[in-house]
Amino acid sequence: MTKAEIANALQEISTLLELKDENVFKVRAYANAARSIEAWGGSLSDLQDEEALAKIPGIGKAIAGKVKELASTGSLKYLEELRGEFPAAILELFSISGLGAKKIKALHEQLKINSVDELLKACQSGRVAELPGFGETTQAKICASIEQRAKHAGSFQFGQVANEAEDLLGKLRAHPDAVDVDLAGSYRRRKEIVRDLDFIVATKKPDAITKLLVEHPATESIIAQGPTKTSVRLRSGIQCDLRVVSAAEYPFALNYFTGSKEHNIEMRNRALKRGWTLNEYRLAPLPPDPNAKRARSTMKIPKVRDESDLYRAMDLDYIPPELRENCGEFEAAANHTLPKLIEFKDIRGTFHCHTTESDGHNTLEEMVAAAQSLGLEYLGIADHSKSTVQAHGLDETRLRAQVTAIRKLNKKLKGFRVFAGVECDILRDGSLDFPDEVLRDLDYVVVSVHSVFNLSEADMTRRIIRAMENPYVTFLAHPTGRLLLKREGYDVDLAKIIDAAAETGTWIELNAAPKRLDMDWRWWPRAKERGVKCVINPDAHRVERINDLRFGVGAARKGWLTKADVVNTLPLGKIDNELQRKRAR
DNA sequence: GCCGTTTTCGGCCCGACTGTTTTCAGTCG
Repeated sequence: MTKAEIANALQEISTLLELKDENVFKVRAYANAARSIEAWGGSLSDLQDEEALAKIPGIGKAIAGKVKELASTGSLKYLEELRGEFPAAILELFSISGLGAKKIKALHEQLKINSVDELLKACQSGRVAELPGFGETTQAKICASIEQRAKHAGSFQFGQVANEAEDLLGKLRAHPDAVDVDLAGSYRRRKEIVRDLDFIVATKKPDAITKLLVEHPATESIIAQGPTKTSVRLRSGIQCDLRVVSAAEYPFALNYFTGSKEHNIEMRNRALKRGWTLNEYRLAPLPPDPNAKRARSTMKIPKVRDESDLYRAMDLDYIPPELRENCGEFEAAANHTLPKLIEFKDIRGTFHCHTTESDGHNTLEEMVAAAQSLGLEYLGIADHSKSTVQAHGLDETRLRAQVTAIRKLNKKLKGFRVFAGVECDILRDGSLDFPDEVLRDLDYVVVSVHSVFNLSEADMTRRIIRAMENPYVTFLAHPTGRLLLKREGYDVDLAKIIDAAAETGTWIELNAAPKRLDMDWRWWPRAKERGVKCVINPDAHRVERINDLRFGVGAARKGWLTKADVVNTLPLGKIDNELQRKRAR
């Protein structure tokens, strides 16, 4: 049972309780706990430990017991009983926008609808419109929603929407009536998965801005349109929300809609403690409470021109959007110990790229030219090794030929260096695809798992640690093998992998490809604490994808990493030493 | 069900939009 599966189980409890019309705060408590587990950086074994569990915000006695049961036995009696009260397929109705617990309950009880298929049939025969609280419009919307659901999953990798998002952002910024424009929400927080795009615009002419969005060629349909809020569906399938506010409201709206929800709740609490109420428009004095025994003490409300002012008003340093997950940023901001996060311009080179020798689409020379044009000082080539047959992996002879070609190319380059490496397969038992005599002659060695994903967590962890113990292995690539929205990572105990990395002096990769972003940002604070170095690599298989490095930097920032934590921020003159460090131990 | 720098009881973020309603419930973020 993984952390994500435990979070899903808690979310399912919340949903089922909502269907049962349970107390809304109890419903919310389970949903909060689910998000809390998801965002939490500890390991699965900690979830069996009551003391560690109690430290997670939103987990109290009752839920801690259930999490422990899930983590140790893989199932939960309470959840099984809840499931028994409803048909299994009813949960899929929640994925239809416009339907919540109340409406689903009505459909279930009055029309015996238990699945999306049954719902579609009921809509087509007109029975849904006859229910009290429903009507022709609602029925038509449900039909459209079901079609929409079939077309788009509703979740997107950050990199899938980045270009469209930045393009729309540029268009809004260029509008003559737009005073301030930003893209808030999970996109601004650089979450690996985004479900919508939230644009905030300060303007005196809201209608003109709204018009730009609804008439933009990328807009496929309008979901809702009002004087301050408009929602549309873009052609790519992603939902896009626009909020138009005044210049004075802008910093509050930007902060509120950037979230996260958990971060906002803490911000509001901080405001309350100062006798203020915070919403998406302003900071205002709390209205007098007629039941209060004595008058509240109210501090004077400072002027807020931007987000920095807002954080200052709460006695906090400015919190970068990537850290706003309520994972310790408030404590750090209050104590002035927030890290100075890494920036894209800090990256000086990178170490995990492919060429046409294995499964890349560009030659060595083309990849080098692309890296140079990005302003990098060095590029590491790490093509696949022979066991990755499907990727045309290199055997010893071809690898040695590639090394020779790289050495030759280096003689022609000025102020730029190509490092010769390999992405060496970790075989089933943890041995490597090449013997030490071959690895020794390379500038560096990347190891990763590309086969036999179905080992037990203990076996997979042992397998990877054994590979990391090899003195010639420089770093571990994409530690879980996950493909976002497509494939779960294999079972591996990352806490143990991080400890092994610290012990052996092995770096861990932050694979910047938007489908991977692996190791996940939630684990980096732990790695950093143990002194494990991060290396950000695009795993580029064609020249354009070297630029994926920017997604990796976003994830690194989310993981609280600074320039000093990431080895490929070192200039060419210093990176050699770092590459030799483990071999010299 | 969770939580506490006034509280172990009594709160729990709150505003926009829509559709079905004649004043508001449901959904969403």
